Amino acid sequence: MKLQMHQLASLDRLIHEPARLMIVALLYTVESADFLFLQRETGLSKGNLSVHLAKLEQAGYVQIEKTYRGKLPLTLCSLTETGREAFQHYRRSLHHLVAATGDDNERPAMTPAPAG
Amino acid sequence: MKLQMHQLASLDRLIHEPARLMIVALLYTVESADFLFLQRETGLSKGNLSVHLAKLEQAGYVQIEKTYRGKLPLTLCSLTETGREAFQHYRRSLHHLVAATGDDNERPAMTPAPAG
DNA sequence: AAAAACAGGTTTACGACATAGACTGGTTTA
DNA sequence: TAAACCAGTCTATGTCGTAAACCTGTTTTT
Repeated sequence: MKLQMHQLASLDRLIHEPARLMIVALLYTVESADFLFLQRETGLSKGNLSVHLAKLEQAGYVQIEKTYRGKLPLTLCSLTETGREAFQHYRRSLHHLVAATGDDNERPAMTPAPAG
Repeated sequence: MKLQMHQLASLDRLIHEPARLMIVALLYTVESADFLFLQRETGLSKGNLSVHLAKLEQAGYVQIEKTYRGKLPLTLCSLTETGREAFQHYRRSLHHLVAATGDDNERPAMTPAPAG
């Protein structure tokens, strides 16, 4: 399998950012999670998490539902279908990269000559 | 295989950046490449490529050798052993992520209760 | 019952960094 | 000798991640 540069160049930056990658990957496996769960799990500060969630919501990747647990506010987050698809797409690109760099049995000794 | 947050949180940002990911992945498969080859292959602007290479060199991930092809300057780049190891480590993390999000057969219906 | 402490988030100020366009220094072409 | 060109480097700009400060309500303390 050959390494595809354009695939790497066009990696979804929204998902690629580690903080958001954690969030999205988590939501991908969990279906729904509240703010504090995400915070504990990811280790992000509240402010940081809040900003990233807002960004993901604005992109239509996550749905945020604000309700109450008793009298305290509760923020429930879940991946939208758009978000799931975006992550799957992103995941495939990573998979491709991992596969393409798998075995180092075909490393040419030298740079191919520059095109004329 | 379970999703490890800390592994994502500690992804090597130097390699994680798509522009540099292209460069490093390329050098990983190619052993040595000159500036123009990298530029053509990655599609980066000269300025951009130059800065990223400098950053990778400073980190000890790539070795940069400046020579001449005839009378024109020639810059040869290759991954150092440190760079190879860093990439391999990074790659393993991606591999893990891809594996951990592989099949959606175990998605709990709801958020685990927050810890007391 | 007023003050203090806390829970759950949001806003904002700061610093870091990716990007591309201007610049350098030599080279061939007109 | 001027203009176009190659091979890169430098630098100004804007974007963006981060955490500290802030906000709105609630419980606890005195």
